[in-house]
Amino acid sequence: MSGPRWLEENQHSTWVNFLAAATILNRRVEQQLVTDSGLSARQYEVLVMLYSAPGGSLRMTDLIGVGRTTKSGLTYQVGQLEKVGLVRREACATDERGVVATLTDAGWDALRAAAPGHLDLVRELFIDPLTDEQFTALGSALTALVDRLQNQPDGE
Amino acid sequence: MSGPRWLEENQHSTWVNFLAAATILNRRVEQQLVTDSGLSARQYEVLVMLYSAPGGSLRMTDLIGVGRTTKSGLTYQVGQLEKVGLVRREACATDERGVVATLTDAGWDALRAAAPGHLDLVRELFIDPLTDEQFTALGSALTALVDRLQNQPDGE
DNA sequence: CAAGATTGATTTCTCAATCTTC
DNA sequence: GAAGATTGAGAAATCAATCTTG
Repeated sequence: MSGPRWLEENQHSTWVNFLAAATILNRRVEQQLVTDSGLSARQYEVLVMLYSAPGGSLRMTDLIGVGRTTKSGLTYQVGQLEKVGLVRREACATDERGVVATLTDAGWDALRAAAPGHLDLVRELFIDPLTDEQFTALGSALTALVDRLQNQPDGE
Repeated sequence: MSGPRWLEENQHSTWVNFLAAATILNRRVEQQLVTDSGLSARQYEVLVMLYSAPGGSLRMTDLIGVGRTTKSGLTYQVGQLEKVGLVRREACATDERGVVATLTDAGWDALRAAAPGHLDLVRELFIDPLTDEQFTALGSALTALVDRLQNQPDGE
């Protein structure tokens, strides 16, 4: 009569809370960005990555980053950004196969305009609710998780 | 010359890691479920909620739960589950407006078949990579976040 | 009129397939 | 043949609008 080996109660609630927190935070952040600056969260993330890169330029492959998006997802989003003039796409000089995305002046302006409201919300919903100890511990746990997820992409 | 007030370095990396961990975990879990049992993650969650409810039944409103899905998203997913016979929808006895979803025998079987592989993956990717201390701390941080997100749905 | 639930239009994500260059 | 990037088909999420009953 013993079905599957379910999770222990605290394991289950932690997992459920993780999924819930991630979903709700993603939704709230998305809403705020779209409403206040017309950018989606993914687009904002692309702009930030370009802003942080030397020369405001990055290969598509490098823009994929930490797993927030896939190759085709990125192609789509950069396409959207290019359509509204926030990003420029050019062939890569050293590798004819590659494409380099570059932040335009308008993209720079859009990022600068969007950042304050976005960062306020992140502080309000993600940073301020936690004590310093909680935040630090969360950081360490997330580092361990991301390491695991990146280094053993598949089963074992 | 001072642009927006950016996050501190550790705040930024924690936020980015949170988004990355959530996205990757969601994707990996989704893939495993779809491949091995033909269920999406959202569908699996619905089945678990029904399984945990007395009589295997829940009002649509109650099935929404902790913010993982919205009203119309749920309608869609329960529709899919009903189409393949894992869930049954009936009018609510006490409130003619309401709809009650019930786990069918086939739904029960599908959940029992899908659970072991799913739970193994959750253990592998979310529980085992963390020390007990990390996991406990993560749980406490997530509880604080979810409380915040649920109790102050909007600005203030 | 408010609450419960569904529908429709639009947007975005995912996956497999493709094309080009290394 | 493998890597970099795009495309197209299909699934699924969002929001506003609608319909029905309390």
